[in-house]
Amino acid sequence: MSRARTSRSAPRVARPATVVDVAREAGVSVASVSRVVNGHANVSPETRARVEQVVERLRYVPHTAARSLATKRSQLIGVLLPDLHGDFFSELIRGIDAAARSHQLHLLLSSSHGDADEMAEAIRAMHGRVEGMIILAPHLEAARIRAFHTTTPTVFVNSPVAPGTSPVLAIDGYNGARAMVRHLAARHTAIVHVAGPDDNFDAHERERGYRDELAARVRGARPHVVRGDFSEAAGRAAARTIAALSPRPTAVFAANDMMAIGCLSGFTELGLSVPRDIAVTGFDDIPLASYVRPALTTMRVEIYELGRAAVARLTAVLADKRPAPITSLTPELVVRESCGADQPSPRRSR
Amino acid sequence: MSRARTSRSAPRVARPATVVDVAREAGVSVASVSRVVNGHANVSPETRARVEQVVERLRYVPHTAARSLATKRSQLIGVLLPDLHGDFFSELIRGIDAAARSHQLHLLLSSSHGDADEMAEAIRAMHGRVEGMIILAPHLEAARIRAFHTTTPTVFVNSPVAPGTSPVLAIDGYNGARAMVRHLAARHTAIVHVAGPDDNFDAHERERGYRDELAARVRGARPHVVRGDFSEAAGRAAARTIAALSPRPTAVFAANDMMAIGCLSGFTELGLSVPRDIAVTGFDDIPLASYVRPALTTMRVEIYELGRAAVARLTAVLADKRPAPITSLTPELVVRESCGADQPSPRRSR
DNA sequence: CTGTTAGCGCTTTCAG
DNA sequence: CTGAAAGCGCTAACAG
Repeated sequence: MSRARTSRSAPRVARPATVVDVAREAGVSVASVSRVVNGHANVSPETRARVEQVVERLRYVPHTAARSLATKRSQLIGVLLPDLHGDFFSELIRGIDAAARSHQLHLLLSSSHGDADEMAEAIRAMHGRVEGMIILAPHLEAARIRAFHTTTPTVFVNSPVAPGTSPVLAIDGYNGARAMVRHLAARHTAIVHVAGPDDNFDAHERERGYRDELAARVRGARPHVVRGDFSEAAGRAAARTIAALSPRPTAVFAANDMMAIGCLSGFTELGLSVPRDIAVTGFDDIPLASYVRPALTTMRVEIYELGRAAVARLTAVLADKRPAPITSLTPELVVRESCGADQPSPRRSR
Repeated sequence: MSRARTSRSAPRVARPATVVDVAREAGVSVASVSRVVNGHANVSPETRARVEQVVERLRYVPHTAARSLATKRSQLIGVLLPDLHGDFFSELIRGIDAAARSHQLHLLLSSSHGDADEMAEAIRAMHGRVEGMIILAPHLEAARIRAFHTTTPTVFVNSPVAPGTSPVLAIDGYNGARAMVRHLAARHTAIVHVAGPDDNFDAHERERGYRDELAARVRGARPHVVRGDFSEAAGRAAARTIAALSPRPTAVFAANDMMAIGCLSGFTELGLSVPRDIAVTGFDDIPLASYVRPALTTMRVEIYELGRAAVARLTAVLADKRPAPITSLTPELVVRESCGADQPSPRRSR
């Protein structure tokens, strides 16, 4: 700060070296430099050595943007998420990152807090910069988005996109929910569902599964749905609502783990014991699910795998091997303590 | 799929429209198109309208890579992390994303599993594509990395970089650890430290704080350090080691929350009660810390804020307002149940 | 207000 | 094996 600059006049902010600089210094053409840098075979050992040495000395690093302009390949994929909060998204990103890395791809990450305009903005920002995109747009209105991804290959994850339009990868929330209700129905008849936001794709699927299975399993059962927003606070609020019901239901199936966890604390605060007084189950199997007490019974979604699969699909699309347009991952029931079943599984191993 | 193509011969795989296409269709020059697209003032209403219409019709989206090549601005910042696993990193990314968004910047995310070569690779991949970088390189060997970031402005977060070299932002692990030891020393004299990996910057700082404060507080105290790797499993292992000690220590200060949580389960499995038999504390205050039972006493690091601050620094650097080269964020003691202190704070609110 | 043109840095035919 | 030159798509002087 107070120390005077040591140098004279030479621009210290050394402009990064370019192919031209290297070519000049090495006394060769830019073509040769390019060949060396990209490891092409047709270069004489001497030329190669000379260039490599200059590259080293000038600390030359290829300018990625220029390269991708010339080659039309950027080694970049765009990832567009509605949110970055919580275990679900970090696991997803982890899976995507792992798969991308193994394909030599880098990630352009963007979150648009559920806002369609921000999404459009992000998609524009990605155009001409990424080779393909992975989009998670669970908002039902997201179909509008189609207008933008005209040219960039895209795979949608858990998004309400018309099948056939783009490849879609989804968690089978419908059948997952049915499986959970089936499990609960073995001991309960009064099962209430804490649903996710009304405009959310996953929320819809899970609620639909709940309703259908309940109708199929419990004769004369009347579905009861408390609306939430996937947050812990919503779960706690739902717990209060449910506890006040009479007759009080004996089981709660929340549309995601965070709400289930909210229910857990809500009921506990109200003096109810889970699972003795009331059973609680969730959906997703986020890491936290096995840490809370009682440990949460839930539907396990292999989120990390979902991320990997998304990248796999995208690379398939990019390679023009048109993959099956739609695929579902089936979640798996994980029985822990919160549902009062006999066979609690061990703490989740990883 | 089975439906025949409607069009004749025109290539349906519509090559994305370019400025040239738009200019031709609108009967104007590319310059005008550029002006309209970038919202410059000096364009006649008619021209503007005509161009906008064609843009719409051709679904023209500017090619970002080309633009950034021409303007030397990419609206992109690179984020290089050692890992993507766990609450710490997702919170950090969230903070970075939020701040970046407010500066109209997008994120190029890369993780290199602590491997210096992967890091170098990632940095190369970012060159010429990002305007600046945020690097988290807690590995002590990471100093080597300096060789690469010559030209791209960078801010380091919690990294062992020689001060003065680049802006560095850090959590004050040293004083945080001292504060924690001070807290424990009020009731304990036999305090053991479960340290992080030997080659890790944060691990070093925290251990150093532990040693210094212990020496200062507890006369004749002998520091006892069990080495871990920041994972839950390491914490559990440490618990076994510690439980076998005689005399058994009465307090454990783990270098991060995950290890502390591992200790919790470890001690519990061994039939020890926390905090009655032994106190356990952590560091970071990850979201999970308030969910485990007993809730974890820890040093709160505002991770999200750390992310925001990193971006703020970077933008300052980019704007050439050279910011103070080094800054620390001081963590704050959060007393919960696991240390057996009198005043448990309420569950963390967010 | 509008068009022409010269690059940005790199890759890639195409000749030699 | 090597070099010259033509772009990739866009922006930004610089004339009109």
